[in-house]
Amino acid sequence: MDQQKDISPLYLAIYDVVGLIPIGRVTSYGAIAKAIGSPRSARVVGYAMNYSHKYCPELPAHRVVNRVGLLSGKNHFQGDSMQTLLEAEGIKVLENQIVDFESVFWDPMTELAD
DNA sequence: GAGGTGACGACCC
DNA sequence: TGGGTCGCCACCT
Repeated sequence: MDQQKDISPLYLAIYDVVGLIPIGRVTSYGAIAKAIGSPRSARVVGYAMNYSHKYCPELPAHRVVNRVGLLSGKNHFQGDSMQTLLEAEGIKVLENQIVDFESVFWDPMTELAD
């Protein structure tokens, strides 16, 4: 929104993709990085998620996990845990890891290309 | 202005 | 097949 004017275009692209993640689905940092044209910038995507708490607190960052479906950023969440938010959307989480990850995985490139 | 850090990913041994 | 190491890109101190 208006507060996003100070964010770099790269971050806006990341937030845009994250905002497109449908409820009950998740994606990975690498998938987002690839979707924005920087497949090697997966770490930047993770950093953008941490930054999103300040610019886009409503951003569904909890739907973004690492390549293996592990809640890498769970420790960075405040208040409700990442797992609680995911389970509220019907996503099963066990030991900080998404159950049946490939079934709930959402590929942004597939949606954007389609 | 330079160095270190980080919610990752892929490659090498 | 599994574990360990290096690389990337942007922000913070």
